[in-house]
Amino acid sequence: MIKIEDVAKLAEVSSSTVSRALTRPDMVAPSTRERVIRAAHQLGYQPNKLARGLRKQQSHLLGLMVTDILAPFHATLAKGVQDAAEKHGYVVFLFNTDEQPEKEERYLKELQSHLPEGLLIVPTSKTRQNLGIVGNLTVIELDRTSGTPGVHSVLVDNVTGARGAVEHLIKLGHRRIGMVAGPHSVTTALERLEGYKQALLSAGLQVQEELIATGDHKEEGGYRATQTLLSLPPKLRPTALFVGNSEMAAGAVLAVRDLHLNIPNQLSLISFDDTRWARLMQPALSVVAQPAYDLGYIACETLISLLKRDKPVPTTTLRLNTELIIRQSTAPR
Amino acid sequence: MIKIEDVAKLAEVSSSTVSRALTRPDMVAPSTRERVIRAAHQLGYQPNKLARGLRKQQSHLLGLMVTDILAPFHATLAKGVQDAAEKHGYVVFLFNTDEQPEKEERYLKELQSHLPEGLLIVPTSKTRQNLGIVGNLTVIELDRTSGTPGVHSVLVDNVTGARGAVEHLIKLGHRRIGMVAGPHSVTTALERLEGYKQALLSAGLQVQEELIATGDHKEEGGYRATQTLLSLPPKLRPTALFVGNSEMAAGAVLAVRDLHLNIPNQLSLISFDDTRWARLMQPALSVVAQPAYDLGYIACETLISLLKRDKPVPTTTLRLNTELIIRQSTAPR
DNA sequence: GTGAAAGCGCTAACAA
DNA sequence: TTGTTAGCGCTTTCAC
Repeated sequence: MIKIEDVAKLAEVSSSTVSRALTRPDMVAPSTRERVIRAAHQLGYQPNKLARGLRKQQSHLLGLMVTDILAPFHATLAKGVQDAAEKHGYVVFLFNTDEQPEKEERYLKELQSHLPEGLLIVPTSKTRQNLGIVGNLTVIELDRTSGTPGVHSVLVDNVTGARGAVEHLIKLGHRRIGMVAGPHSVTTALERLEGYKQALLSAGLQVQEELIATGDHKEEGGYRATQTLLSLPPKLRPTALFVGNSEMAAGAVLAVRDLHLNIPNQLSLISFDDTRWARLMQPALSVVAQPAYDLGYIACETLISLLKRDKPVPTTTLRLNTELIIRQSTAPR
Repeated sequence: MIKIEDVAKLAEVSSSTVSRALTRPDMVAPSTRERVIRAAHQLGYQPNKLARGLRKQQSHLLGLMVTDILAPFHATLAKGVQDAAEKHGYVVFLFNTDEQPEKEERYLKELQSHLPEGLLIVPTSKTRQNLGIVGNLTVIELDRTSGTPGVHSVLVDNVTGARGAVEHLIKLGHRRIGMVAGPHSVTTALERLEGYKQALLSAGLQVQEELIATGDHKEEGGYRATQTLLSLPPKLRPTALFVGNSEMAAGAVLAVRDLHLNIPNQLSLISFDDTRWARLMQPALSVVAQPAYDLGYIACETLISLLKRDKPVPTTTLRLNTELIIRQSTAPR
């Protein structure tokens, strides 16, 4: 690897001049500057970021932890983060916690040892404890919150989104509306449940606990929860289902199929989170779409702007709006 | 951040002893070792990887470049890479080239400046040139090849996989079998096309150029290519379609729908690369499934084992087998 | 078995 | 405007 001294020799200046010419061009005479730049280019010089980071005590590195990189929502979000980071010359370390606090802990330690300047994280159930590892690093939570004080967050307006979905069902004439909810440990699941309840109550409908089944945000859990709800006696069985996320929606679709119910004639189905298959399946699934890319992009921009301030900024929470996309899986009662 | 000297003070030894105790335990007396370890633990010491990397001239860092992190195939592959890397104490920088050689170039420079020990890359069209940037870094190409000499690769047996898919169609009685092929610039596309041709020829069928349409490996391209093939006069129109990847398959499904053709009665459809929606759509799509996770995992293991040798190893190419999954989108003619 | 000292490549005082 | 020097935190000779 070619280093600053090699450039210095070729340009016939000292290494500090090279450093200056390359990083603070206005501190060096135009003629020398050009000579240095030419030399650097000629040698294909790439600054050693390890050395630079060690010296400046900053790495231009951001950490990103998601809970499931295989889910399109997270993959898209990660892309948003990376695009924003790149725009500002940051590089991002991507980790996949798989919802496992132990992995999160391990990865936070790993990340910490690379002197990151900031962290974007989709919290797990133990994030609040784990964040101790990274000291007073600037942290932004994405999608969900861990309740850690002093941590900024960029979220989706889950309550309003869920509420919109359920109001849509109510408008179609449905009265027994079931919900396949996510785990109580996840704030998004709670908020979506809250939106569901709000919609019912403000339409003068009762919240019936037997119409709410809890899954694990995975396909399998969605399948089981849906089966539970749909095996209620015909009179009590929901005529419409609101599913808390897309993974569970996949399970729900399979469960409905196994029960030989027709969507949307015998059952209306709507889910939180859009995916390609929701659009491709027949009938195409109505959904509450989340701005996944924007979420990542904006969160990253926010983080970087936070890093540029010298004073600590009061904790902020940003909520992005969802979009109700009505396709063919929801129909009048 | 707590450093080695702090630990040294607490353990009442020199910083070199701490370093040794932590990284080469057998070089210090058991009693001191324990004292040091206890002190390190007590202070929550995390080694500074920048300093370590600078000193040892190695970073325990691997680069991974994929062309589309949003595609499930790439996301899964990335997960395989990360899992394998983690097992060996490596950390991976993930970049998304979006098939753009300029991004690839930029990211390679960025990566290079962090002193990576190895690179896993899904090549773009200019990878052969771009690899110059990383000098004699150990490189493994994934999924496709760039033809760069001295570069190892872990690939999928595309020819056999494609051949199996088309033979399946032939066995069902199809004679006019179309192919929606990928761009000629991508080796996987070429190989799948080759498999298609082999299957036809060895069944005594002719390869008809008008039954081959080329897309861009994206949904839109798949849609158009499919439309082209299906708008042939009825007598010439294919009765079955083999699609080169899952993105284009999504487009194909939409095109078939827009033409109001019934799958599989009027048209059999099979595609390379499995996805969740292929499984969920109705009729479920028959596919050639790729071992994406294993591909990443094995490639990363291979890379790491390569790094452990001191002598250069002759270039290796590994081909993983695909699996033909027959669902409901293919039926007898 | 342990410590002192040098140095990885870079940047930032401080001098000139 | 430019060069000299010190030092970021770590590992590794080289002594003892």
